[in-house]
Amino acid sequence: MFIQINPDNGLAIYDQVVRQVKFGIADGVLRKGELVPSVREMARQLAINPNTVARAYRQLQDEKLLETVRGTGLQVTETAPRQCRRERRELIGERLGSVLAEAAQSGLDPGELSALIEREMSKVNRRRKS
Amino acid sequence: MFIQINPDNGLAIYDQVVRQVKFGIADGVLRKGELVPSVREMARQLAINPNTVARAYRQLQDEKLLETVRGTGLQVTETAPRQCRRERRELIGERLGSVLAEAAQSGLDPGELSALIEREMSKVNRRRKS
Amino acid sequence: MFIQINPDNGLAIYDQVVRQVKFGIADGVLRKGELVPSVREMARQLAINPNTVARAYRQLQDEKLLETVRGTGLQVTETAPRQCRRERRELIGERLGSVLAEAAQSGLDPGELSALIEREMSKVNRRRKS
Amino acid sequence: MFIQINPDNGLAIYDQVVRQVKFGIADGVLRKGELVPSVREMARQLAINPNTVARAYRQLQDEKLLETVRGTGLQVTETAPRQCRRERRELIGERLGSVLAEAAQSGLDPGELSALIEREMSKVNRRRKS
DNA sequence: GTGGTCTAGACCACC
DNA sequence: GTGGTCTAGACCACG
Repeated sequence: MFIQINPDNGLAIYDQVVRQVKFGIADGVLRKGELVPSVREMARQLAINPNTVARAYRQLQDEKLLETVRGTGLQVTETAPRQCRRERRELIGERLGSVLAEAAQSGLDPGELSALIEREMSKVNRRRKS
Repeated sequence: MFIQINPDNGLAIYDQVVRQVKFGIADGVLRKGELVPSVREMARQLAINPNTVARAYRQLQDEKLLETVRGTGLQVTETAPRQCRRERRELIGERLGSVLAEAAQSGLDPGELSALIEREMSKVNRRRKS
Repeated sequence: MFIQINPDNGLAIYDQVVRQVKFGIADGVLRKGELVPSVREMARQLAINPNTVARAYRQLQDEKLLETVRGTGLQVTETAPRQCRRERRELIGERLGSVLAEAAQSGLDPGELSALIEREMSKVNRRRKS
Repeated sequence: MFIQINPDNGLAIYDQVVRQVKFGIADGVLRKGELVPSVREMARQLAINPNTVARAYRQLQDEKLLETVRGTGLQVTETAPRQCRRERRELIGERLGSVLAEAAQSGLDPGELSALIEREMSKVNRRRKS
């Protein structure tokens, strides 16, 4: 499964699902025309409530990134990949900007901030390899 | 006023106040023994409800960063500055780590991520100078 | 309901709720993993405002005695019972010490004090049986 | 000075002053016709605000335990000693009852409660001798 | 004036 | 249904 839920990162669970489905599409893990996992299957795998998954899927439909295939499931739309690649930068850029703004406003000096960024980057990379 | 509330950054308002008071102490804007702005004054300046400020201040008291001076106000404790400087790195590091983890997990390639960081940093710096 | 609010005993209502939930856990009325009554239910039964209950529960969470189960309620943590049994003695010992100190300082003679203790003990026991 | 303020015993400061003046009268430290310390003097000695002392004295006047002597100060009334001896038992009895009720309600077993009482009594006595 | 507490009632996210 | 947050407005104790 390409999605990981982190209950402590401040984002609502349904929003994490939305974002990560978008990321999956942007990344090519989910291709246009492909079916996303069913609400029940996704809920089971993430150990969250099916309603929460349903809500995320509903929002993705509203944004024309998923569409129903009668009696079969939800598939990635034709136009989704391009849109998701564009959105990925925006979504991450926004969060990044918000955090960096807080860091700057906190009086943390730029050198210390750079050190922090590097440290957290290497943490992430280490986790990634394993 | 050294505090700015941003209703859209996902953090609860009371939590933003908590964090920014900590940052103010870490940064030396608030020195030990100094009184923080009164609940009512802070609420007026931030245009939020006094109860929300009171809640933030209560939490800061629970963490022994503020203490009441009866009938006078709340003052920064003796030990607060050291603790706040330590915490500042942790608080920002956590949020940073969470965002970078999402970025990595999204499949965004490292070069593009670096570009994003630089872009957002320069945005923040521009805002800072003005 | 295992909780009784007494508006005239000098303790804030939220604090009475905190203490009595701790006592309930110490006493085994609330076991680890069990859900405490919902905020609204508790408020209804004690005829107090839900916010007051919420505040008490929040404090119990801060002390790691309760933890949220999303969308379900608050449950007693694994470690709560041991901690609550320890705290029970402390909480009562403190109040007892404070009253006895006042009694001693008042010049009441020890014999009269003993008589008072016995009288109040028997009052309590009588109330208890009924 | 026969009065000691304890900011942490849950009672308001003015109430502690009221109670302890009553205890002083009950105990004979203050005799009928004698002048109590002036508001300013008392405030200085207890390191509290004169308004707080004034408030306590006002309440004692309302209860006919103190009366003004024009241009001189406040003196203990004729009837105060008898009344204060009676009240002393009530005031202490009430607090004692409230604590014991809480102890009983907490599920603490009677043996453990007795042990606690004894421990706190001996603490008080030790402090008293020194 | 200060903080502390409580009530009433609202909206949100999640199950 | 659940808890979490926020607003509005009140009263009290204290300086």
